Amino acid sequence: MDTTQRTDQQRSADRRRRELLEAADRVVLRDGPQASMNAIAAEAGITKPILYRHFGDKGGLYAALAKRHTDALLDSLRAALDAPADRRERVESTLDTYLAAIEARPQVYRFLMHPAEGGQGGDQGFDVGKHSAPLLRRMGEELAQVIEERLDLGPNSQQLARVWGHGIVGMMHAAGDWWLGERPCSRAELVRSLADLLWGRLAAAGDRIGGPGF
Amino acid sequence: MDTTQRTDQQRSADRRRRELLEAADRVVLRDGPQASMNAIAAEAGITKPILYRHFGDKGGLYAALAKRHTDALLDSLRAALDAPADRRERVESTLDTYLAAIEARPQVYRFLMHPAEGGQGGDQGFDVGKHSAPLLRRMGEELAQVIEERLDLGPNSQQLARVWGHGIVGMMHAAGDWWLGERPCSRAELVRSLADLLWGRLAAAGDRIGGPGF
DNA sequence: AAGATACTGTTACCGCAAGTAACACGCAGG
DNA sequence: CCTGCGTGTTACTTGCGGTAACAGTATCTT
Repeated sequence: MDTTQRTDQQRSADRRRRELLEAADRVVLRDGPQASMNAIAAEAGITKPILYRHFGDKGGLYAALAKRHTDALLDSLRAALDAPADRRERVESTLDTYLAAIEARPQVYRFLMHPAEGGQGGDQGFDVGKHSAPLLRRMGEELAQVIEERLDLGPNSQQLARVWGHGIVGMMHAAGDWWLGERPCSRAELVRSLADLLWGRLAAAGDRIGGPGF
Repeated sequence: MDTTQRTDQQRSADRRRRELLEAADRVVLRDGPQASMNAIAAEAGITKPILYRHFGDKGGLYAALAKRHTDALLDSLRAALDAPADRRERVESTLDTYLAAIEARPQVYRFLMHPAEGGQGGDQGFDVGKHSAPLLRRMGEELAQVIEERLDLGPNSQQLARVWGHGIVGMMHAAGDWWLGERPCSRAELVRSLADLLWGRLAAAGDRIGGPGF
């Protein structure tokens, strides 16, 4: 095997791949998640079989596309999570980073999380459902690791950390999704409310007059 | 308009509709979410156009199907939420009810939440992504209402309650989804861990030796 | 230099699922 | 008896994902 020669061709292939991914990105951002392979191929200036040669099938293309955005987001989150500050501040900063990301590029977010949502009746979209989980799972696992590394949770700390990691990520995700749709308050308020929830204000709140309390 | 005559025919139509929904249910449970309209029609012993006459399009059929299960689940959750017990107990009971439901009928759950996941490469499935949100949203709104009715949260209580409602539902959902896939612990342990999280144990936990704490 | 090799690209096709038009039976009421 | 109307059918169109089979072109081998 002639490695030096291979790298040459491989670099060309990689460049092509990146070009295709960028074209796909453009189409997905424009047409929503139901972008067809034909459309992507057209945008890239080539034809379908090439896409399939590079990505195997639609899922492959999607996976590659999702990985780019997912990795970028995870990097931001890691940075916020590792910043030198106290716990509450870190939590708020991480929440804010996530929410800022989905606020800045809602199209990307909707693509990653909610597959065939835009568009008319047609449902021939990307089945992101198959892949939205991986993003949440990865975030959950990362958070779990951070929690377990840094907090003293007594016995069974690993399991507890994982439950919490996935739970907190889910909380962030669901609240963010709802917020992005309705925009009922500012980002800062949302962050504060969620942090308050994690800080036990639910348990600490008093009962309302007249009932046995939630 | 002859109302008495109409009710007669309408009742027949409604019966048919219910039969079709049950057939669809069977197929979806058997074939997973990528069940085709042809397959459902065959199971119901009729042909495609009838399905379309009753439900408009695939999304309509799905919506009807989802509504059944969603309503049933929401009823159970309401019952748990309204039981006469103290707050912690109610929270745990509600969490447990939800988890028990998804544990008992994972097929239904996967259908409602994760569209084209089972099955081979083909992605011609129900695009539940378009409809999984409604379930979560409804749960979030219901919970928000209960929280706001019963807890004294000071000013802005409504907004806070909604954030918490959606956040808690998201936590429950994500943790449940992860748990259902990996089964890392018993249901009771999961319930307890989540309730602990809501009870502020994250904020209360001590730092692990060697680091500045999460 | 000449042929084998490998990569890139094309056209033309298959299979399959959603959704629809057009036609056919069964049963009320004038 | 004929006219509606609701229920059912067959047979079709459209559009997608995915795939053969073939054509140009540069590179490596002998």
